[in-house]
Amino acid sequence: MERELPTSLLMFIASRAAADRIFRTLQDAGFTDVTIAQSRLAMGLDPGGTRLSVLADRAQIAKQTATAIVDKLERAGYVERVPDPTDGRARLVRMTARAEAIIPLARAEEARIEAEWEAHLGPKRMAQLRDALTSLREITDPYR
Amino acid sequence: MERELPTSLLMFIASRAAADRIFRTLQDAGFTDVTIAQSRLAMGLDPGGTRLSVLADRAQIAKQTATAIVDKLERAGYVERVPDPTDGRARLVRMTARAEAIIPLARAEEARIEAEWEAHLGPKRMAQLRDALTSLREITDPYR
DNA sequence: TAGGATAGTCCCATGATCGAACTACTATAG
DNA sequence: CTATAGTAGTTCGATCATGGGACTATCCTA
Repeated sequence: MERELPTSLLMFIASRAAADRIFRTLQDAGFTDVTIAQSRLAMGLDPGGTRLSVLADRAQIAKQTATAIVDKLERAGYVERVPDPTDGRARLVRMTARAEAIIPLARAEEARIEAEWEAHLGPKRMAQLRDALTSLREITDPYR
Repeated sequence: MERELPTSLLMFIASRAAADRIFRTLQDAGFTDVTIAQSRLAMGLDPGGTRLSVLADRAQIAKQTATAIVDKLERAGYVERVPDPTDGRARLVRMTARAEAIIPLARAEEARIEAEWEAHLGPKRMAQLRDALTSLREITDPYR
């Protein structure tokens, strides 16, 4: 018999499985130079570009770490840094075309995963799951 | 307005919040030398001791990584390596008393988190959440 | 306009991660 | 009962991730 696992660990197992699948999808599509931490930071990018400190906040990492990751993404041609016209100290991190080519791939795999989960749980339990998780976000998400 | 986040990301947010809290609890209790990766591996320990390769499988990391983490845990006095009587090649990684002192702390914080989540969601939605997550594990957990 | 706050970077130390190659031991085919 | 194939764990070496501390340039506010 299996012991009862904490709810948070159950979430970790599932979310990790999803992240791994998306990661492997990108690898298989030839984007072999992106890492999970890099994708995680890139997920925080807004269409018009985002400040590094905002990216760091969203990914919950230190500014120095964000700098290092953006460096690598920039060297690999996925993002570029442009001056922020509204603040001379700041720069905006923006996706390049190369990065934008990845988005649909990741979204498609994400959609496949959601579909598989819904097929496994049934539409009702899937809706309950999303509802509970969305509500939990109010007390667990440090950023909104 | 907030865009719809993928289910797996919602799980990531919540599970990360929980992991961070448990981690901080241990830090505050004076166990400042344990890292999250180390705790994650240690969570795979069985009472009687566990082989390194099993720990690696459970934490989903490579054997070499597990070796490195066990090295650090051993140096810090949290685990010890003893020969496996049933197989001359293998060794069992076992918790020391020092590590066992941590367990109740972590479990208590985990229980507090679960209680807060249940208070926020209500008992019914919490049960539905656990039910869905447990079921999902069947298709997302590579180890059972 | 001076002083404090903020954005980003650099240096540096440590941890995490894994491919490849290795040693010691086990298990199995003949 | 040996040869040999497989397994458990380790070591080496490289790269990424991470954050503390300190720094520069710029902004904001009293």
